[in-house]
Amino acid sequence: MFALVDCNNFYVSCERVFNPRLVNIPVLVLSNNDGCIIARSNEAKSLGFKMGDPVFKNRDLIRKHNVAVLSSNFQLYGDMSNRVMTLLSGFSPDYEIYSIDEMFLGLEGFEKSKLNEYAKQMRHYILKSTHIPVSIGIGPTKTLAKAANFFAKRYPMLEGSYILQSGNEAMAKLCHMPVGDIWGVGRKSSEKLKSLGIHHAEQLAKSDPLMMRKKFNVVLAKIIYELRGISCFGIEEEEARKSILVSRSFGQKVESFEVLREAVAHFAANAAEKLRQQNSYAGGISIFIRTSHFNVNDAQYSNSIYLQFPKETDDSILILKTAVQGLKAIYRLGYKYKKAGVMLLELTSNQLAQEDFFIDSDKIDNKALMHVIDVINEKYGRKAIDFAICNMGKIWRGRQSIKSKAYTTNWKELLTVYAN
DNA sequence: TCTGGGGTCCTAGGACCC
DNA sequence: TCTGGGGTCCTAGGACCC
Repeated sequence: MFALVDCNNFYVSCERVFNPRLVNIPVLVLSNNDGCIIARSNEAKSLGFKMGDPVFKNRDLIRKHNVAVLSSNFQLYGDMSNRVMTLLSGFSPDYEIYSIDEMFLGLEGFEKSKLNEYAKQMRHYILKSTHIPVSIGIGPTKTLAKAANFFAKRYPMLEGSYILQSGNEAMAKLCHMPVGDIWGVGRKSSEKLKSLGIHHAEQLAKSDPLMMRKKFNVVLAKIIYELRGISCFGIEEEEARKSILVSRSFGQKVESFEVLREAVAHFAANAAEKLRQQNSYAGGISIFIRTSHFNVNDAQYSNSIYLQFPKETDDSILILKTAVQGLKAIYRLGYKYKKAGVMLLELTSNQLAQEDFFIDSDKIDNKALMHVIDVINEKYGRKAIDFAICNMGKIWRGRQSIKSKAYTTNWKELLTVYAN
């Protein structure tokens, strides 16, 4: 059996922990540039706010219902996520952090008759320890655990947890689940499935996996088996990322090369930092820039370039220089750029790096320097020391007009409580 | 005026090998 | 008129996840 533990409206719940005024009222959390809605409280959901919808299209609705609106605060969410995950990992040796707000637990060896009680205890414990409410779905496969979670979230009478056994009992429930809500069935497949007369999960579970594999792909065939209670996806070990992307939309349109260079250098430096954190080297880097495709009246331009490093590296200086070199190659004067990004690719473990016979790697890498930079930033806070080229004003930065504090990760921003 | 960011996996098709 | 058989690797693009 598997359990899927999922934090309810996670970003909103994090904000509520430190600001009780947000409880019981509609709350929205916005994307990076205060651009889109990326989290909604239940109250906001029932008012009709849609995930991913631009804020400016919802201004009237926000004003009308006096909705609380917040910029995203990923420092806070990341730290709260760590707390929840640490506690959850104490429940089973077999666990997988699936996303910032979800964890799969392997329940082998747990007494089946007590799973329900067990789920209730887990919910209570997480709520008490972190003030984050979670929902728990349990099933014989990951897909069924996800489906059980779908029901646990939707029906208040289930009190936040639900177990989906396989066989007839599960089938009876799955006919209430739209095919598009199944884990792994997205918009495209669900449209295609509907055109074939398959509208809910039970119908998909009863369809022929071999035929569906031909019509769609292996993944959908596996999903069918999983819905039938035959496990195809196991608990996965945490592995190093295979690529690292840092990208942002700008707060305003950028035309000058120098400003763009600063942004790209900044992204490259962040990516390099992440790279060293996971003990990897990168073989190459891709840089991209683009104008806003929403502004149909502006001239459109989008381009990217991939550059290989002379050898696998985790050196910020080399990575930064290469990023700027790439930018030079794709930059065109006369466009209003809205977004840029840097992607590190062909990542390998720094323990298994392949040296180049013809290159003296010490002349390329600044290992000692990188180490010192990382240590200083660890000790005195992120960006305590940084590259000059990344800090020339940062006018490309996006808006974060209504951001809560870093309550849990910055001594200067601890929660203040006033007593009457 | 204003439209997120960060990932993984699969497939088809092309290029290439003998 | 007729034009082999069997394979690998790489890439771009699509679909999906949160």
